[in-house]
Amino acid sequence: MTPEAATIPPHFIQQLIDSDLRAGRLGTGGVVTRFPPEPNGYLHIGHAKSIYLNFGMAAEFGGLCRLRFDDTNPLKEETEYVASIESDVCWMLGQPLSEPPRFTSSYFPQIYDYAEQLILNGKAYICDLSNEEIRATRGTLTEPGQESPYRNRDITENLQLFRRMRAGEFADGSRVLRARIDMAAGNINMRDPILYRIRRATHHQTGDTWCIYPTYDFSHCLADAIEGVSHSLCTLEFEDHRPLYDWILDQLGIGNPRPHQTEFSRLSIEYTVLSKRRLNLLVASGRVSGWDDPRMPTIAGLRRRGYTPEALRSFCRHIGISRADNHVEMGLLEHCIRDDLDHRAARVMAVLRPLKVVIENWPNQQVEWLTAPCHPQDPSMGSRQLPMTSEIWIEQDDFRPQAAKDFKRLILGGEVRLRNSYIIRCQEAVTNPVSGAITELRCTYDPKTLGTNPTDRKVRGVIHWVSAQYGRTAEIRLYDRLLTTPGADADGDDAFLALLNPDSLSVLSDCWVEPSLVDATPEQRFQFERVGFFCVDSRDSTPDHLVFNRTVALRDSWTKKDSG
RNA sequence: UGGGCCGUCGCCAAGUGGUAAGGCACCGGAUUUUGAUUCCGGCAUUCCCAGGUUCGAAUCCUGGCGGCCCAGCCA
Repeated sequence: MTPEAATIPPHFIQQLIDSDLRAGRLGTGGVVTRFPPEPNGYLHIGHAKSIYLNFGMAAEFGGLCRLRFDDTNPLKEETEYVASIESDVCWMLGQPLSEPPRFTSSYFPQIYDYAEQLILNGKAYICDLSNEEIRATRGTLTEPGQESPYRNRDITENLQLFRRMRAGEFADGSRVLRARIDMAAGNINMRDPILYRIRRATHHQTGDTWCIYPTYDFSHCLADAIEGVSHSLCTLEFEDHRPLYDWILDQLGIGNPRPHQTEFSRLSIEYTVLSKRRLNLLVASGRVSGWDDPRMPTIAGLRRRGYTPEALRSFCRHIGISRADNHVEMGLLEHCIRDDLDHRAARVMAVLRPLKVVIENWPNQQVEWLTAPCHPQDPSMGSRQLPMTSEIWIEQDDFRPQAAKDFKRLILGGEVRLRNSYIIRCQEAVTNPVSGAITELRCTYDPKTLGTNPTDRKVRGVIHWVSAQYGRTAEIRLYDRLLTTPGADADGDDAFLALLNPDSLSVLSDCWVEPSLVDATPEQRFQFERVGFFCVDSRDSTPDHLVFNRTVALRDSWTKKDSG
């Protein structure tokens, strides 16, 4: 954990682990946690919360946390996802895994043996009901279910049938192994839940070794037990599964110390969606360019957007761990990345929407190389050279023909400071005679104002600029929220897709950046002064065609004032 | 009128019977060649509501109200 963690009061899980440790309830293995994703999609920031918690608890209490792929459903899983998950976990943690990842599938032999043991104990039976029949006899939220006619098969028959299931003698879906618990239980998970199903699918890890696969409920608690997990941390929707988790371990005689499940609330963030199924829909429908589209709340997307692992960890620290709804505003995530990047991003200048400025009293063709610091508060970051020339680009928004309330940028007849350069005065605005649009500004500069302010007058504004002769063109991509509504509540896929913000991406292809940026490398992050934090796109940027992604805009107290 | 969980500032979140931490957001004001950063200051007489217990309650009890999860051979 970071030093500042000490200043944050411990959350309920830290308190729990601490008391388990003090009471000597953990056995020789100490604190063991696991992060157990299913490799059926990319990790998102909700997973980041879980990664930070699980690995964080192990680190804080001198224990161990493993990455374990919960790969019990070969129909939905792919090796592409196991690769992306491992890479995202390491990136976010900022270090390699302490040991290779594990797979629930590697425990299939033991899990199978446990199933036979359950059958032998009379606690599980083979049910021949169809999928539909099982659903129909499960009961409803308010009515109990009905017992399966196969519930009282004798142990020998159950064992034989189960072995034949494994041997591939029965068709997919024709039989299942069910726990024998209580069809009248208020908790539907306890109404003879399915433990094993027949599924002839090639598994990404075990190939065609198995044609029966254990369900989540049966395998998760056993994998935890096999690995010596002490604290099985998961989100609140699994709370109803805890009685089953404990029941299975009880029936199999797995005594203390043994794993205990503890739930915390899952993360949700306004104006985005944190459901693997829906993120998958966005990718599959082509609404985004991929799992790592910078608009995606995936770890890969945030990374490509320019987020740092440190910012993600800081965010996880800030949102806390509790059992109440963890519905967080975007503003907190943005705060975390600004806070981190402010310290480490080199400052440069870039003009997103250019307006030509001709400095009439600047010696034509002459260039003056000015020195500018890379970070105003951190001299150790060094400096770079800026070419000042007779023609420069400034931001369209930084000029208005007439003075307006509180507007402290350039106006006709007024003066403004060019960042890291001289003060200029606007003499004339050239307009297109047909459209009336301003096409160019004619200005003069004051040669006595480099590095010092005039004493006879006050110039309030400072604007950024790029030399027209030496600047480089660039494509800059601006991102906005993915959804138009704070929540992603929608009944069907179409309703959900209708919530998408049509302006979540805007591409500016006519931008100018200062020449020092030619050497920028993929993922390198900068602050474009007065604009925001940007990074070099890792996929599309080339030395001949620079592409920058806006990670986050700078805080802006002007736009609000101006429009309000 | 099935089971489980949760309700403390706009958002997150401490608090575990002794008189409401902190972060984000927001609002001032100072510094500033980024309308950024930084810095100072403000921001819950009140803890979903109503009763009760107590010298004392966000914390205990009772009863309401509101929200979330569960009827995949998904995880």
